[in-house]
This record gives sequence, C-alpha cells and structure tokens, in this order.
Amino acid sequence: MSPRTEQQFSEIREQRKATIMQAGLELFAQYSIETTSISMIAKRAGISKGLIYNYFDNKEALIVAIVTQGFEEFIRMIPETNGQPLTKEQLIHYLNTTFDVLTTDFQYWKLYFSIVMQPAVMKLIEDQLMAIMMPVVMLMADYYEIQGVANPMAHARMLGAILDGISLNYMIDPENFPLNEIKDILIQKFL
Amino acid sequence: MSPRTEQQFSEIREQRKATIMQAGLELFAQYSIETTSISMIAKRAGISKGLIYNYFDNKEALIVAIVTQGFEEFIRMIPETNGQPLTKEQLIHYLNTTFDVLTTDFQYWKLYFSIVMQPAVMKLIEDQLMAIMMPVVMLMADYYEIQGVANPMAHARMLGAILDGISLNYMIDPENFPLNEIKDILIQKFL
Amino acid sequence: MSPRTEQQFSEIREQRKATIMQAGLELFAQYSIETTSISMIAKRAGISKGLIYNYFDNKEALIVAIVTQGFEEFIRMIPETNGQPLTKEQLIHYLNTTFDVLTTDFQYWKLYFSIVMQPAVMKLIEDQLMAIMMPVVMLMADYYEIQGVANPMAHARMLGAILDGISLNYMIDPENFPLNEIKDILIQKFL
Amino acid sequence: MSPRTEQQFSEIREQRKATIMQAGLELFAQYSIETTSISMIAKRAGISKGLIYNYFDNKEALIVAIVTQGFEEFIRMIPETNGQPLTKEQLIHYLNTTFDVLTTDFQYWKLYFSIVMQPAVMKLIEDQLMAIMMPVVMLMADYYEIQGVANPMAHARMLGAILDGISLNYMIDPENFPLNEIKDILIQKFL
DNA sequence: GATGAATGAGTGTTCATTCAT
DNA sequence: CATGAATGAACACTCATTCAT
Repeated sequence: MSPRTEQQFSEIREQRKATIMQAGLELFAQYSIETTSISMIAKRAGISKGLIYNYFDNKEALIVAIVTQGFEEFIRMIPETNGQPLTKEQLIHYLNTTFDVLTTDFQYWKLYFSIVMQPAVMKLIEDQLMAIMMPVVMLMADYYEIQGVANPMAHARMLGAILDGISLNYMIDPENFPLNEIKDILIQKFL
Repeated sequence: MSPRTEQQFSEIREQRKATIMQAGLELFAQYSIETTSISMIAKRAGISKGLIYNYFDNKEALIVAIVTQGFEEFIRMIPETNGQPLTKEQLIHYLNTTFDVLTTDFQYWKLYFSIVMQPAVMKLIEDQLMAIMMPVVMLMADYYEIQGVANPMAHARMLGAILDGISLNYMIDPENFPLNEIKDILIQKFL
Repeated sequence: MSPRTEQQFSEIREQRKATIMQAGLELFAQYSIETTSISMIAKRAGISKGLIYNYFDNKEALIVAIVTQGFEEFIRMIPETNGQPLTKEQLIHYLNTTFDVLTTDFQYWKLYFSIVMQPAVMKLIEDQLMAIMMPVVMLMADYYEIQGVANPMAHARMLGAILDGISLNYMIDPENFPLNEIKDILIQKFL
Repeated sequence: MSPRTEQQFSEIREQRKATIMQAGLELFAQYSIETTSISMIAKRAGISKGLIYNYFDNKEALIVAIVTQGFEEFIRMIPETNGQPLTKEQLIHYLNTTFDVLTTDFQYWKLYFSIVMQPAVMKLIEDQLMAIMMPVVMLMADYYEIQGVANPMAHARMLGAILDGISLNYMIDPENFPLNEIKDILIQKFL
C-alpha cells in the first residue's frame, strides 16, 4: 500500500480542523469557555482528546482560531469606500446587511456572540477586536462629522454600542424582539 | 462573660455572611468566577475555607446570593409611580441614577455582566432577571405611549437594548468610552 | 468539638511532610526522578495525590526539599577550623567520618546518592551543590598548599572526584567493594 | 530503473538505522532520555515517526542499541596483551586514550552517564556493563600485582573508582574541571 | 461556630505506539 | 518501505467539598 499523498493528508486535516472548531463553537457558546473542557469537545467531535492537540497547540489557540474565523466574516461586511466618507445610503445598506446576517445565520452568530461576550475570551482577543473595530468606528465618526454633529466620535461609539445592544437582545430573545421595527426607528432617529 | 443571646448570634451570622459576599464580589469581579477559588475568598474574608460552607451550601449558592443582592439594589432604583406613567423628568432622573450606579458600583456591575454573559450561570438567575426587567420595560412602553409614538413597545425594548449596549461598552473600556456625552445624546434623541 | 490547636496542626503537618519525603526519597532513588510520578509517591505514602500539593508547591519543590535535607546532614560533617588549614589528622578524621556515615546509614545514602546523581536533579540543585562543595574544596586546596604541592587546586578537585568515585562504586556493589583497604590506600598515597 | 538488489536494501536499512541512532544520541545527550520524544528524533533524522518503529521495537530498544554501540567503541580501546600483564607505558597509553575519548566523544559519554545514573534503565544494560568491566579490572589487578603492591585487587578497583569519579566530575563541569592536570597527578601518584 | 487536613474527580497536556493508506 | 493521523494511558496539578477535631 502506498502512503497517502500530501493532498490527501491536507484534506483530512482541513476536515478534522473544521469538525473540532464546530464542536468547540457549540460547546463554548453553551457552557462558556472555562466550563467547556477539551474532553467535552473531543467527545462531541467524536475523536480522542489527544487528537485536538494535533491540530491546535492548546485550548487558547483553539478559541482564538474559532473567534478569528468569525471576525473574518464580519470584516467582509464592512463597506469599501476608498477613503471617502460613507453616504447615508451606504450606511443604511451596511446596517441592513448586518441585521440580515444576524437573522439568516442566526445559529452561528448566536454561538459566536456568546463566545465573544465572555470576559475570558475578551482578554484573549482584545487586540484583534480593537484592530477590527477601530476602522468601523472611524468610518462612522467620519459619517457623523459630515452630518455636522457636535461630537462625531461620541455618536460613532454610541452607534456601535446600540448595535451591540440590539444584537445582544435579539440573540437572547429572537422570537419577541422586534428587530425590524427597531431598525427603522434607529435609522430614522439616529442617522 | 455571659453567653451571647440568640440575637447576638444572629447578628454575628449576618455580619459574617456579608463579609464573605463582599470578598466574593471583589474577587469574582477581578478574576472571573472560574478562576476565583473558595480558598481565595476565605483568605480575603479572613476565615477558613470550611466556614464558608457553614453559610452557603456551595459555590453556586454564593454566586446566586451575591447577584440577587445586586438585583435588589437595582430594583430600588426603579421610580415609584403608583401606576402613573413616567414624566420625562422622572425618566431622565432614572437614567441618570442608572448611569451613576454604573460608574460608582463599577465592580458589582462588572461581575453582573460577567455572570450574565456566562450561559450556564445565566440559567440560574434567568427567572429573577425576567421578573425584574419586565416592569421596567412596561414603564418605558407607557412613557412612549404618552409621547404618542407609533409603536411604544418597540421603542421601549430599543431603549432597553441601548442601555445594555452602552453598559457593555463601558464595562469593556471604561477609560475611553464617553459615557456622559453619550448619555446626553441619548436623552436628546431618544426621549 | 473544639477545633485542633495550632500545635496539633503543626504536628500533623510535620509528620505528613516527613512521610511524603521518605516515600519520595525511596521512589526517586529506585525509578529516577522522571519516571516516578506524584501518583506513585502518594500511593506509597498512603495518601491522596492532591494532599502532596498541600505540602509542596510542585514536584520540583519536593525534590529540592528531599535533597536539601540530605545536604544539611552532609554539611554537619565538615570539620570546623576557624579559618585554619586542616591538619593531616583532621583530614583523615573527616574522611573516616564520611566513610563511616556511608556504611552505617547505607540505605539512606544509597537512595540519596542515586537521586543526586541524576542529571535532571543536578540542574535543580546545581547552585546549592556548588555552595556546599566550594568550601570543602577550598579546605582541601588549603591543605595541599600547606603540603607544598605544585597545583593545590587540582589536587583538591581530584580528591573530591576520588571520593565521589569511591562512594559511587561502593553504592553499586557494597558486598565486594573493598572500602576499608581503599581508604587506607587513599590516605597513604593522596594525603 | 532496475529493482534494487537485496544487498542494496540491506545497505539502505543499515544507513537509516545509523541515522536514527545518531539523531537519538545527540538528542538524548542534550535533553535527557525522558524529555526527548520519538517525534523529535524523527524530525532530526528527517523521517517520519512511524518509520522508527520499522527499525526499533520501541524507545527502550533504541536506547539499548545506542548504548551498546558505545560499549563496543569502549571495548576497542582496551589494550590487547595476549594474556601478558600491562606495562606501565601501555597503562598510561590506555589512560590517555580513555581521557581523550572523554573529551572528544563528550556527547556520547554524557548520554552514557545519564543512562547509567538512571536506575531503571541501568538494569537493561547491567549484564553488558559487567561483562565489559571485569576484564578491564582484571588487567589492572595484574598490573598492580607485577608492581608488587600488597593488595592488587583493591588497587585495581580503586583505579576504576577514581576513573569513574574523574569522569563524573568532568561531565558535570567540563569547563572548569582540570582534567589534564589531574591525569598527570594520577599517573605520578598511582601508577 | 471554626479549622484546615484530606479527598477524588477533574483539568489541560504529552507522547509512545498503532495502523490505514 | 514510508507516512502522519489517531489513540489512550499517563502526567502534573487544581479545587470544591467533607469531616474529625
């Protein structure tokens, strides 16, 4: 029997890595980072504990990998403006995209949100988070500056906080939280 | 020395209990629930490990006790209106109080968030949380109804979400988050 | 029931500590440092794994404690000279004492030797070992200087090496190794 | 390409085996047996983990193979005398060779010591060791008998012990231990 | 009421070894 | 012959909880 080709090995690795990350995502969201053990993840992924360490250096690296993956999807939604400030239409479009993703990939983002919200995770990804959030906040600050408000930065950070709060409440209670009505109110009163 | 009366014993017990809860609050907020051990709490409270179990059935019961105590302080801030809707002044006063508490009892609210963000623990206090939050939301819905908005419930839930988002952002980054400016914007645009 | 007094606790601790160190000494000597697990020590000491950590911060600390205890006995044998060089009689007396201890506390020193000889242990105690050995080597160097040899330091280090070699061989094969005859040859040829 | 002959296969096997043993020797000496993993050896040898088990039954077998190979080199240094006792010149030459090997094959001898010092592993090679050492001791005993000393066997064993002690001290502290001066003193005083 | 020694199940992690390919 | 994914038993260490005193 000839040994597997490099490509075969690579496919196995990609596959397994994804399985582990998915299992981790679900459990970290359900039980928190600290109360989810590597054993639990291995069991859910249907593999041995030891194998996880074949793919991730340690628990922390697994967490960071999961969260980073989510960040990358998030970044993909940020509008490209070539340094120009956002128009009102563009900002509305961005908000719509964000809210749409929230509802269509609900399960994923719920898991994702409950991981990122955990203080222990925050510490791990603080730097990444800041690096991603700052450009978004700046984009919004530029927008409010054009609008001529007195303190554009405060407006930008408030808009960020509002989006966080809305997402959080929607995640906790998706059945009753009136997401669309609230989006309209937000656009009307705050853009 | 005469033997202590029953009441004296009772006072000593209450005192001890408060000491333990205070020590727990400080450490849980500083280090998170999982990384704070019963030993650490005992040391900070100046007593032995075993004694804590004389006052609380287990670690979980201690956490619930601490959080419940905080809830009671939260409830105390809700304005008494005898069924009357809030005036704008009363609502502004309530928001001011809430924000003040956020900054002065920062430690407690950080703990509160770190607990609420932890799914497994959240379940322990879910019912309590709902029982507290509903009246507040209703109060706000009544306020918006008086203001004559089209969908007062959506406005109320949005205001709740905004407060959550602001609190969360302030907790994460208390140094830079422009809490007071944002409060002013909130009052001006959303009340 | 009243709680144990501080002295009672202290006695329990001393007792347990000694039990653990004795179990560790025997096993480390029989199986080497790396292949002796904390579990094995706990089993031999008749206690739980966890308890060992109530007495020693970690495995390394236990090893260091065991070895340090042996060093202290070793140091007690070094002759007091108040800065004066050793006379031949004193040096012979010191050698006799050393060899006597080797034979009378044979079991202990065998264990002790096989621990100290392990490279992994060496690294842990290198500094201590040097601090103990240097004065002895200096004492011997002074002795050889008085004797008028060309390179007293080399003589001193050689004498140390010879004592090591003799001890080692005696430990390995106590039945056949002619310790007393060799001691006589040593005194005759090297002092 | 024509298929390789059986002899070619055999040569490749020998070559591979040597590569693995060399990698093992270097790593065992540098990091100790326990902290050197099969993975590390495979990486250094430029092959896969699994392949090592094609050549050696297990880690222990690899260690024994390496040590045995070293023994054979050691044996090669023993002077051939056809049953005749050693002359002084021959013995000096033997000592010189031994000391030279100590410095030039430092790595191997460090491994040798780290293994011999480890009681459990020692048992694996005990018999081999004895079989090698006895002839050497006898050769020395014969030498001292010719010299007319009272107890040649004690002299022989002492010389062996001294060589052990010197080697050990040199291994521990190769930078400072005055190997050459000590060799001269040994020859002058003890041969 | 109060102590802290003691337990035991749990944690993250490592690694010799196996085996399908 | 050769690969490296996969296993599982082991490791050092932690900690909530119990209990004799």
